[in-house]
Amino acid sequence: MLPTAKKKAAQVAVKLPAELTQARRFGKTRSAQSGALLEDYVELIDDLLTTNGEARPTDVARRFGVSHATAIKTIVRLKREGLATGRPYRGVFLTPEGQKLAARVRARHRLVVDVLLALGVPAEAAEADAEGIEHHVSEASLRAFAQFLASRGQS
Amino acid sequence: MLPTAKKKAAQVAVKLPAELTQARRFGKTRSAQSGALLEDYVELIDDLLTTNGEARPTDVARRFGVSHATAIKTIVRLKREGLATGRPYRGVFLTPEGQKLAARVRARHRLVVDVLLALGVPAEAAEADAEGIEHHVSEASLRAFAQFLASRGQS
DNA sequence: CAAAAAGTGTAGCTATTGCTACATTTAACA
DNA sequence: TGTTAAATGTAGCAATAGCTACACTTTTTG
Repeated sequence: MLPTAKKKAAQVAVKLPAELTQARRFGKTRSAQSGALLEDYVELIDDLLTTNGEARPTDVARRFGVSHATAIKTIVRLKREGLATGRPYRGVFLTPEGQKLAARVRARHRLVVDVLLALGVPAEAAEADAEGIEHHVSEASLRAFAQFLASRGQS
Repeated sequence: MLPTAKKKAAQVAVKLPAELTQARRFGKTRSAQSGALLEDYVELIDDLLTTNGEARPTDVARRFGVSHATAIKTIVRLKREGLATGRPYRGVFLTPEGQKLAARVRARHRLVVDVLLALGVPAEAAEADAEGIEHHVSEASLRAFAQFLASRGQS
């Protein structure tokens, strides 16, 4: 144990609730990381399919700035989780579940960007920051964002 | 190559700028992940030092909901990066650099929470979401947030 | 003051997400 | 059409961040 603070500090009163709350938040934030990557991939694949009619691992890799091997590995995981399909050398497609996720992610992304813009964040920074922020916004916050934009739009 | 879309889709015009921009954003978001953990640790250690007069690995572990071994491993990394100090079995302390980082992180956290509250996000969700959001907010956004709060406070 | 409890540290495992290097398949074109 | 170039896929390596299990200090306490 630590001698410097002696036995006193060890007690620290009964702040268990605060600890548990923070621990829960922390764990949630950390575990959300893995899902964030899948969301980004699904969103981009959906975009590529809509824009180009096809989604190739190489395109995904280039857009994300990673090696093609990394992109393929993640796409394999997407397929394993039932979000994507496709046969070898034949491009990637989204399952219905993947398409639903893509739509949800896209709507959320737009909402976050719009809120940042409404707050006065420059367009370039708003887009960049939204990329990281969007994966950490709860449903409660999304509802508040939508309401804020609605009320502001009517003013 | 993909036969389905034939040679046409392979050209996809010259949208290099967009690709590069997204790639840069993506890479930045991903590499910021490692720093996020260090920021969280520094912030908590600073809090423990201020509140209890000491910061023990076990306390850090309990607050974050991880094993003590995990906490210690990260603290070792903190020391390796010059943010923390301390001798074995003698608790953790922050270097001047670590203290500066803690102050910056704390101010940013407060700003994000305040903005979320101003947007109408419930207090509980604001705190939880800020935990994940704060690591992805650029300086430009922080400035906009501060200005937004100032203008709103004067109304 | 000795035993028990608590805290600290180390070793070794897993999973994720990057990478490079190499092999294979498909498409483009001379 | 057959060669070359591009895309795709696979294997193996590294770092991060988590875990359990075990070993070792330090503090508490009987």
